[in-house]
Amino acid sequence: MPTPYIPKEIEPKWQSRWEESGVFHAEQGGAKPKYFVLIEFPYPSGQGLHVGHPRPYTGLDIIARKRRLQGYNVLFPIGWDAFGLPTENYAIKNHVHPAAVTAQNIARFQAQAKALGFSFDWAREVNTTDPAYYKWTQWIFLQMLKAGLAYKKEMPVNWCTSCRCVLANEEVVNGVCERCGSEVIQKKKSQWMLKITAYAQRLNDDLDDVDYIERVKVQQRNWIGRSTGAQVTFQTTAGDALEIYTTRPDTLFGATYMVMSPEHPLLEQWKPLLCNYDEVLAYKAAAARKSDFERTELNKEKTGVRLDGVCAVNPVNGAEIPIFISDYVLISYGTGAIMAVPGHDTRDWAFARKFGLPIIEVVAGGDIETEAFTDCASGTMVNSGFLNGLSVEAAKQAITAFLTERGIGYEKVNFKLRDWVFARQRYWGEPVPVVHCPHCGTVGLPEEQLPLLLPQVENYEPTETGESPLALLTDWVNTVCPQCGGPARRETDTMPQWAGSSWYFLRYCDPANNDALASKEALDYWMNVDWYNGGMEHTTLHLLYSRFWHKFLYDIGVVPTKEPYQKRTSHGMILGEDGEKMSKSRGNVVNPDDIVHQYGADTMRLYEMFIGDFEKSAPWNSASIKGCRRFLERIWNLQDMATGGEGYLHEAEMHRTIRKVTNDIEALKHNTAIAALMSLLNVIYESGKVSRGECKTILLLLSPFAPHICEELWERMAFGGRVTDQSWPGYDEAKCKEQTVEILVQINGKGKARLTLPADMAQGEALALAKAEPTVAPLLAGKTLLKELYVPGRLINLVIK
RNA sequence: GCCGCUGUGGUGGAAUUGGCAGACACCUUGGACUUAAAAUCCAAUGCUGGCAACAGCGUACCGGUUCGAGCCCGGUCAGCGGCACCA
Repeated sequence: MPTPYIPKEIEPKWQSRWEESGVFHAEQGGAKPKYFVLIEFPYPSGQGLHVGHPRPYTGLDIIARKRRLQGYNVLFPIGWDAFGLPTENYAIKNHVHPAAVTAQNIARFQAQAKALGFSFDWAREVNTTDPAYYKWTQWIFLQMLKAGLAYKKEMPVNWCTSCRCVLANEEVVNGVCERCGSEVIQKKKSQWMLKITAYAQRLNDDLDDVDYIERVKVQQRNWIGRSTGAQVTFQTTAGDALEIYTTRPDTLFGATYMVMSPEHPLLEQWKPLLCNYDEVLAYKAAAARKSDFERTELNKEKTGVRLDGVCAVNPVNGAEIPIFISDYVLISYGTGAIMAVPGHDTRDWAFARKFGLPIIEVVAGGDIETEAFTDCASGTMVNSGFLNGLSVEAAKQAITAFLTERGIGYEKVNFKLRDWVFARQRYWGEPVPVVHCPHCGTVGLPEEQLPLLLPQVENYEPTETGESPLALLTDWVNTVCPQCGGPARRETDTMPQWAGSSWYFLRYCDPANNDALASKEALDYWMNVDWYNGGMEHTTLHLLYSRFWHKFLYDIGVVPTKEPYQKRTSHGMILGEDGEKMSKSRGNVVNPDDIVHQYGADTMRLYEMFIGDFEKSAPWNSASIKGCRRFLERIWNLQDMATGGEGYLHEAEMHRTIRKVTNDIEALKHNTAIAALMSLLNVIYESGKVSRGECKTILLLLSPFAPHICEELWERMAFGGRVTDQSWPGYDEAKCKEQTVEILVQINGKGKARLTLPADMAQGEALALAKAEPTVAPLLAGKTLLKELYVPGRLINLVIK
């Protein structure tokens, strides 16, 4: 009587055995090579895990489990990125402390994660909202303050009208708040900023040294937006010089007018000279009223005002050209002013057409009457004095040298990346450890006063004025200046959610350290992260921010490596059954608890890996899960089929499967690794025979995917010890090959016969056999043999005429 | 507009990187077992024609290279993602 497979009974049993024995605790040191596997620690939301979470966790759990069996000292940690708005909003609505909500949510996430049998080292759990943790987040901030990388600045910021909070540029998507979808407006506010731009060059260049999937690199480079051009000085009739930045200095002879951003500071200086200053002011005011979204909307009619009273002088030909202000030029990029070359820039072309300005062709090859000719690769310089006849590339060099020589320009690299707005007017975040003193200015707290604890408040709601709720706590706000001892006020803004996640992987190395964010020894031993997997949505946020922090920590000697992550991969989303993104409102959400309850954690894990390419999105299908459960049932029944002996009954099949599973796991091709195991099982079922030795190997190969059932069978079949203490099976390349192979015989590419030949048969012999085949020989009669091809192990192709 | 990715049966997806397209699953259909259902097992399952062996067609579309193309090259179309008045 076969024993039924009941996951509900065996899964909790093994989960507690693993936990009690501490098999997954990573110990620093030893002879084994270390391997640091990292998943993005989750935000413990009130909804609990959805089926999207376990996909990357399982994917990397498989890597971690396999590497352990391969003799690596694996660190595979988990933690909680627990500061943030949803928790705070929930707390406001239900009148509970965010810390209490967080604790509840974490407990739920823990239980769910444990039920899926991930091999996390639970002893190294971190929590960004724990004062022992955020003490070090604040400490890093203080180091940045000392280094001049944290600064406060009055500037227009993105303001979410619904969250009543500023947002980083990276958090504004299509002019609306990434989180809540409300309108984002520009608001002038004094804000903490982090000078990520100081690292732009290195954040761009060092991507060459890491093993990230290409689309991540491309997206980061895109966001950093490096461009090489020239900064050029134009003299004006006002006497002041007007600086511009251009990536096309080669087209300087074609500059027929200038455009300044409406916010350009020279405008005010030129007030006495401008006959139409009222008009200029009105345009400025209109531009200021526009939201970011309106202003960057494309294809809209170009607008602008000509400055009446000041002209610029083209430095290469002395021509006097008009100056305009227009909101298509941004104050935040380059110098806030451009030279307009309508012949070779689409925006300038549109503007020139509207205002009837001259369009001069300086690069031949297009038709500037119908559109701007912007191609840099082809085209020859014309109407450009000493540049005539040169290619665009050569002209760029020649003109840059010319400008440099005369001191009116130089080569310049610019970035689209902006500094990081690093303050939020909300409660549930790390307090910025700074006081404002009337005498000493902005003063960082002494390190021994860290952590600066988040005080208890009555009300977490942001204030009407847009201040953080902390501003209402007079007792807390009023303090003494650590420098002069006089009265001072605390900073009331908190840090954005990205702060705690910018360095959490470092804390995993030494999570309980109270004297440093982690000990030097621990960092030297564990860093870098060998393999980091996470969502594409974090490419320009978390991934860029944490690289920046890490580089800073490297510069001040805290961490031993320039880059935090050696390898970065990304997983695709799990979509709803309807092919749409899972969401509550669509009602297509699948709860992993239900799946574990109905099929078991092993089936859930297996299905999520089998669903398709790990890197691509795939729709959930509740019918397909059954196939994975059936497979495990068949694995389960091996215990009743196995016969004595270690010898392989299916030798080549076994070795090939070991090879495929071993390689596929490393390539994150978990779906085909599972398929290979299914095929192997089909072969075994066809013959009805399997040896105990084969069962052992199969259990080891399957254990990273479905660990519980493998442990259980290992025990039931009395193989001794535990799967988790074994070694990963090896394979013999020579034994992967079949002795004989079936070869296709083609004539002119069409299959005509199949031959079973020894795998290593020589060409001449094989061809002779092929030509002698009864279905082939008659076709050759009377024809000319033009070509004979033999691909050993695959096919023979005879080309005849 | 720019950059990147993808397009394969009824469905999810494979294809050793130029060598038998559709592995592995799901669904469906038929059969076995059962009083019956579920589960399980067996068989069929790209499309078209034929009782059949078999033939023809087939990897978004058009063309090219090659003995041979899902894969390489040129062009077109569709979908997804990122960036976007960044000079």
